Amino acid sequence: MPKPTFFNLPEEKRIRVVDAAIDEFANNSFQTAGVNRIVDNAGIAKGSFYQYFNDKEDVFRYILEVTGERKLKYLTEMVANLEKYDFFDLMKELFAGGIRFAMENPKLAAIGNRFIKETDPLFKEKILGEMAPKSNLFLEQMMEKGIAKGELDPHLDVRFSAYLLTNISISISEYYQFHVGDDYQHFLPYVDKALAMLKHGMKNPQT
Amino acid sequence: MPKPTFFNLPEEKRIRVVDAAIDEFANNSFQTAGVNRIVDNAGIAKGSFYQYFNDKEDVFRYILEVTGERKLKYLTEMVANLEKYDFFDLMKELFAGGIRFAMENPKLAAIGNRFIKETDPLFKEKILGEMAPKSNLFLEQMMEKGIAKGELDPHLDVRFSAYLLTNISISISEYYQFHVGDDYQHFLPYVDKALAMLKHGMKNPQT
Amino acid sequence: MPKPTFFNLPEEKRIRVVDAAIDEFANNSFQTAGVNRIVDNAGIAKGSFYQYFNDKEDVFRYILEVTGERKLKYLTEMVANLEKYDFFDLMKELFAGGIRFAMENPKLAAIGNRFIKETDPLFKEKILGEMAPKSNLFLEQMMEKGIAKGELDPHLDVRFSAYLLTNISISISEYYQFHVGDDYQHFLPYVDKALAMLKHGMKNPQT
Amino acid sequence: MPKPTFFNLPEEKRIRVVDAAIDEFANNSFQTAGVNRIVDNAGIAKGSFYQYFNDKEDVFRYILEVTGERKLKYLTEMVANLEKYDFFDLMKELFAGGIRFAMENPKLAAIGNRFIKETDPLFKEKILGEMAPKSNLFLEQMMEKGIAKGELDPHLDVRFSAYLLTNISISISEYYQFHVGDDYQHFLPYVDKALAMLKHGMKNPQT
DNA sequence: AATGAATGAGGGTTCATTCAT
DNA sequence: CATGAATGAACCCTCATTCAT
Repeated sequence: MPKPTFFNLPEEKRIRVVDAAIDEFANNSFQTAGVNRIVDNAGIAKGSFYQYFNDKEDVFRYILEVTGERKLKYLTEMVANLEKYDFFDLMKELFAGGIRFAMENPKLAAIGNRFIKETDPLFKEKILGEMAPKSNLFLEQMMEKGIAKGELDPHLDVRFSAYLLTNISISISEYYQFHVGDDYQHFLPYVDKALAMLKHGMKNPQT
Repeated sequence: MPKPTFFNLPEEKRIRVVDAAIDEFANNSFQTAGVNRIVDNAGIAKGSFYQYFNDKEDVFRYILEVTGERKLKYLTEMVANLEKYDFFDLMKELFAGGIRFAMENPKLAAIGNRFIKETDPLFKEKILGEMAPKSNLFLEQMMEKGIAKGELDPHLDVRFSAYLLTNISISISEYYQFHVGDDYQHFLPYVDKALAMLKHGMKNPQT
Repeated sequence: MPKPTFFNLPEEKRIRVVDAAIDEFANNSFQTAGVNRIVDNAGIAKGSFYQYFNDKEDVFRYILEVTGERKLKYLTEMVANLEKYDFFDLMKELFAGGIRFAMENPKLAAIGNRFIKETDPLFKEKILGEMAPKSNLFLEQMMEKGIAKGELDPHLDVRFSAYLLTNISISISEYYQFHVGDDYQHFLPYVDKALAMLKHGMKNPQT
Repeated sequence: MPKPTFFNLPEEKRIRVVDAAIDEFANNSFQTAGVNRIVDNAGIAKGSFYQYFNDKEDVFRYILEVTGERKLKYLTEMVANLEKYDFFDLMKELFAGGIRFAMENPKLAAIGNRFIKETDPLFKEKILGEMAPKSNLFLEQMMEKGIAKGELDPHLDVRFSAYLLTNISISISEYYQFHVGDDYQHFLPYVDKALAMLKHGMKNPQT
């Protein structure tokens, strides 16, 4: 947790620091990210950095938290009244929302996705600490509901499927980022395609 | 490309070097991998390393190549006569093969998967250089055939779907690695689940 | 010398500061002691510290002074009417008193002993400044009296012997601290042993 | 333990490094000693230092070892045939030898004495590791022999007395260093005084 | 008088790469 | 072709002190 000093900072400066950190972690893994670059870009003294944070891990965790909060806020505002949706519509909203979020916040998306894909489980656990990995839980609940409502195949393995959907969502969002570019409208069909595939399968319906 | 010196090495030594490098890149990202550990584990002198390779990038690229070749060989031997399979059976073989490969070659799998998930496109491009990303091409061809044979929905976006399938395959293989453990037999049902989902969709077939 | 500000402080706060400083210098050498820890434990602001003291040296000198005063007061109260004692009884009182003081004031004793053992003469001189090294003077006077009264060997080198006795006293007190533990009664025999050795020599009296 | 690299160094350079380290640790405690100053004075690159030693602790331990060995060699050569001496003559040789060693190797003596006086028992233990604290053991054995031969008072507490003698020896050697200066001849009487005190006691023999 | 953020030199350590032998 | 010592920039982090409020 950042030190109180950090939260007492004038907003303008605090934002400068946060932005510099986001920039750094968007372009680098935790290991290769550099405190030096952060302080240079934030325009603060090296010592000041350590008045705000305990260490590199501290900023990283904080930025990750900010990332998670912003994305969660973004998505929850989007799917305000969950009840209206059936599972696939919800999925579509979430996938599309994930992409739109990545489009509007490419750096945050990069940070989040990079961390989700992190392979070292010890590092992951150390960073996450108490931060709950909420996203999958939410998805699992949605799937349970979907099954209960008869929308989803009751034979689905919920845990496994939720895991897979999360990864698919990220894959889609990165496909967009690297292959399609900035045009969001142009990309929506891809979401539809992916969902159609997930919904109806890839099997030719004629047969 | 490794220097000629490397390929002139007595086989025993060359293998020692390759193994040490594989070990290192299996446990570390390119950035955090250390030349020191490689030379120590290979039992060669630091200077020798630079007689064989131009720099760290050079070994990494080479190891990546080796990884790709071995996996490709593994898979192609497995699905010797492609013609017999319909697309979903082929998919199943490939998914299961990917997992079995990861089980039998966990280090190579770790290296490959880590690199596929690499987010920095500049780094990726720099490393790949001329190395073609063959795997997706192969999948795309399979899908084209599947469509031609009427097995697959002709509305599928081939490029996009191939990309997605690759990612899904990796995700499954990693789910196996971290959640299920060493028992391959125990894991096959997950492959079936994933494929059923892709084949028939998640939609409840009753409705 | 602490600034006037320090002495104008409400007693409760001044004591908090002094205690925190004593704590820090009891557990650390001057060099490794940290102003941060002092202000934290005292519950004052970093800036306040520099309103009270010129620098780290300043607190240290002050704490050393306090230490000396308290020990001197302790010992002088103990040996209230010096005249009654012969030199060796006095010595015994002083040695035992030194140990009891160390037992009752382990932190102060640690600070004092550490400084006495300080090897850098420039540092020692810089710190001591005008503070006279009173303790040795007192001992020297006692020895002069002892010689005059015929209790001590007139061939003793007073300055040198006083120096040695001081060091021996500290050594004993530290032997107690690390080897014997908290039981003061249990330790008194060691004082007797040391004094017997100093009084009668180590030579076998039989010969 | 220094790395092999260090011992493979050309002698001239190795000595430069050792000398620079000795200089640094003679003038500073372990904590305040600086790797920077060592490498500057040795005229080597910062990185080279870490080719020779694992860390600061490593050099320190090594220098301490060198110190101990040299002093031991010095003393054992001096008291070649122990058997001839009675305990007090031996003591005299050892005290005088300690002083002469300190005179001829003031830096090594400073390092050794500083470490013996070190108060933090955890640090002491960490540094010493397997290095046995031989000196006291040797003294204790000498005292046992002295008692057996009837030279020493059989009531002496051997462990305690050995500890005390070691400290007294150091105290004397430091008294010499700071109060008497470089003239060894001029100082020998002090050794006699101290020993006479220890041998016959401080009590006036007339009474 | 009290505060606490700002500072920057310095701390120990790592590392890919070079180069003389 | 093998070797392993040499290098120095960069790494993360600490600290006594200053200064504006």
